Amino acid sequence: MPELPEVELAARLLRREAIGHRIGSVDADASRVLRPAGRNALAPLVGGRFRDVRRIGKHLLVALDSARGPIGLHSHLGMTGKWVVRARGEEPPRFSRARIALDDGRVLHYADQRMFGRLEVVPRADFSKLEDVAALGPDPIEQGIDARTIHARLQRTRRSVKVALMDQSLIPGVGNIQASETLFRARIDPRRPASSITAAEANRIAAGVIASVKESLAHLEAQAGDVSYVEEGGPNPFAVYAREGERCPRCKRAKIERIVIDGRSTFFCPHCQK
DNA sequence: ACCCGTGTTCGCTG
DNA sequence: TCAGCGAACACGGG
Repeated sequence: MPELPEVELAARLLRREAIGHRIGSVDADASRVLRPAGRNALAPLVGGRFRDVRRIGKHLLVALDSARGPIGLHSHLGMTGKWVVRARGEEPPRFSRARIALDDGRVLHYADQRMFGRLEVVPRADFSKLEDVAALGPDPIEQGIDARTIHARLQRTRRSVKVALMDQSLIPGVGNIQASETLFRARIDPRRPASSITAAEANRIAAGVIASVKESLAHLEAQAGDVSYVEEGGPNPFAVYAREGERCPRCKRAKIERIVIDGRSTFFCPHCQK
C-alpha cells in the first residue's frame, strides 16, 4: 500500500493506538524484514513504552523509553507492509510477520506479504545517523518543498523527470503513483529529460506533489472513517494512475496512456502533458 | 502459464 | 568515482 499518504496513515495509527503503552512481549517469524536478521531482532523493545512516532517520506521512526534507556524502531513498509492492531486473542492478519503485544493485551502486527519492508531496532538517538534516513530530502508535508532546490537538482540529471521525481533524496515519499499524479497536475510529459524542466515547471511540480499527496490523504481519511472500505479498495481515487484508455479528466478529449519508464507503469494524458 | 505489482538494493557498465 | 540501468528480492492476484 505504501507511498507517503499510506505511510502517514500508518504513523497516525501507531500514534493513536500505541503511544503511552508499554510493550509486554514481542514475537517475530524468521522473516527477512528483520534487521539484524533473526527472530530475536525485536527483543530489545520488551518493556519499552511508546513515546513518539515520526514519518519522513516513507520511513517510520518510532521512539520508545525503556528501563535501559531510549530505544527506537525504524519501519519501512516496502511494497506490501502494513501495521495492524488486533484485540487480545484475535486472529492475526494475513502475512503477519512480527507481533508486538501491548500492556492492555492488544497486539500490533507487522504484516507484509512480499517482505520487501524492514523492521530495525536502533538506538533512539541514532535515527538521523541511519544511512537511508539521512539520505532523504525534506519531507514535503512536514517541511514543504523548495521549488528552486527541486529545479536545481533536476537540472543536474539526465534521467527522465518521472524517474528523477521518485528519487527519495529529492522529495521523499513520492513513489510510482504519486509521480504519475504529480506530472499530470503539472502538465508535464513524464518522458521529458529532467534537465529540460524550467523554473516555472518546477513550481508546478512542487505544487503538484503537495496537491496530489493531500488529495490521496483526504481519500484515505474518508475511507478510514468507513470500516466497510478499509479492507477492499473501492473505486480508483487517482486522476490518471491505472486509468489507461479512460478519457482524460482535464481535457476530456484524449485517452490516458500507459507506458513503461524505468520498468514501472506510468500513466499520462498525451494531450495535456507536454 | 503468464504478466503484473503503491519499493529498494545490488552488481555491472561506461 | 559515479550516474544510470537492469535484475533481483518474494509472493501472490488476475
